[in-house]
This record gives sequence, C-alpha cells and structure tokens, in this order.
Amino acid sequence: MPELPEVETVRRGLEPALAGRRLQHVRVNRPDLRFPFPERFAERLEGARVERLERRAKYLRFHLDDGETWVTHLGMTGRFTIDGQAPGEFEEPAPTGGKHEHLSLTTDQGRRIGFSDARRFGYMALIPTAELDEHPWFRGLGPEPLGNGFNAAQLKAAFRGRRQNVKATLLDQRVVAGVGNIYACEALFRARISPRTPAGKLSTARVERLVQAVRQVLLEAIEAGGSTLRDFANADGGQGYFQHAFDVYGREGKPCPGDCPGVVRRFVQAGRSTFWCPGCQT
DNA sequence: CGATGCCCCTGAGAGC
DNA sequence: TGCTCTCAGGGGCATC
Repeated sequence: MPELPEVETVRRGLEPALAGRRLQHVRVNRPDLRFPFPERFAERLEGARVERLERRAKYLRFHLDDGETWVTHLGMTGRFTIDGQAPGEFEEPAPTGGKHEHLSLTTDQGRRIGFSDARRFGYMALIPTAELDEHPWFRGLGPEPLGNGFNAAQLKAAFRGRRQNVKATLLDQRVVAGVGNIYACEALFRARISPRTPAGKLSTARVERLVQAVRQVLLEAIEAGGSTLRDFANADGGQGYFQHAFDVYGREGKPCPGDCPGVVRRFVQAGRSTFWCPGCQT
C-alpha cells in the first residue's frame, strides 16, 4: 500500500513520539512477518534510544544509540499506531492489540507504539548502522526521487537500452526508489507519456518532463498527508487527502481530466493495474 | 532481455 | 445472510 508519500507521512507522524526516546516493554506477538523477526528482537530493542527517524525509498530506518538501526518495510498493510491513533497517517489505524498487531512497545514517556500488518508482507530487521547502505535491501536502490540524484541525466542513463515499458521500469526500485503503482500512473499522466512506451525510447525532453512529474506528484502527495484508498464509515481524522487529487488512478471509465475527449482506461502491466488516458498519453 | 503468471497473506466489496 | 469472485498501495521467483 504505502508508497513514498505515505511512508514519509508515517515517519513524520512517528517522529515526535520516538525521536530521542528510549524503548521499553517491547512485545513481539508472532515469530515472523514476511521474514522471521531478528534474533532476540525485543531484547535488543529494549533500552535502546532512538536517535533519528529516516526514510529511504519505502523503508523506515530508526537509528538507535547502540550502533544498530531498526529497519521496517510496511509492505501493503503495515501500520503504526501511537496510543491507538494513526501517526498523522494516511489511513485509519488498525485496532490496538488487534489480532494483527505483531509488535508493541512503550517509550520512556509512556506512549504506546504498535505495529500491525494484516497481510504480513511487511518486514523488520536490525542492521548495524555502519553497514546500512551495504545491506542487500539498500545496496542496489536507485536515487531518492526528491533528491538531487534524481534528474533527467540520471533517469535517461537508467533508461538507456531498456525495452521494457516505462510504467514497469518506474516501479523498479533500482531505477528510482520509492515510486509505486499509484504515483507511477499519476506521474505518467502528468507527463502525458504512454505507460506502454519502452523506457529507452523516450526523448530527453520527455524524460525531463517525467522527472518533473514524479517530483511534483510526490511532493503534492506528501503535502496532502498521503493517499487513503478506502473510506471508513467512522474515520475521524488521520487520513490523507491526496486520493481526491488522483487524475487517473482508480478512475477507469471516467472522462480524462486533461484537455482531451478521452476516457481513463485500465490494463495490467507487470501484474499491476495501470490507469491511463489513451487519448493524450502518447 | 522482457512479459507473464504465480507466490507470499488477509480483508473488503461486488454480484448473485 | 452467505457464498464466490476479484482486487488491493509491496516485492520476488520461475517460466516461456
């Protein structure tokens, strides 16, 4: 579920509750998510102080004062809660202590942090901080799309020689890190590029447009607190609002929001739905 | 190399 | 109410 803007929203929401805080009473409720939890996970977290909370791609990295970093990937349904509330989140929090709450802890200020993940596609690890960027999860990642390392020259080079369609290529975290299915669709629409175009065939001008589109859509989504995909009858805050700004995602059959008589269509690429306007994305 | 299908897992919503 | 089917923001693997 969560792409870069949602993960960043979670990071910002957790920061006031966790930065500088010591972790206590860590409880792990099952031995694994997607992968087994680290050895003696609870014991290693307990007593550690969180120095800073960082996001890299779709990962959260909590740097601890003992030389290790607590790394979390939210998968599709991973959610943190703070005292049962969403951390400024994009979605209704999972119920505290619910059957999918796999980890909980308290801070030295007495706040309760929970992590739940119904589908268990998420995962966690403790990695020596000095080796973070050499770890297999991070070593091959492409640049942060909101950083200086992501630009037309870099993307053009990453696309060079690739005959794969540009939509699937954008989802390749080695090309650019943090873009997922929603924002790939939205960025391609904004750049008016067909998702079927082979990445390597895009002109420099179109790659430049794509870079700007990716940056803009991610920045706007972060500003809106991410995207909330389902509506909850009793949702009382904590939701993102960017879903109201989708041009194409989830809008199959609706008129093209651009200056075009076309209709938004859906088809499947790399096993995921692509939404686009065949009328103006060429 | 690239596209496709399937896998991990659970839940929500649609349609009957 | 309940059944079946499809789909879901993640990523990885095997196969053709």
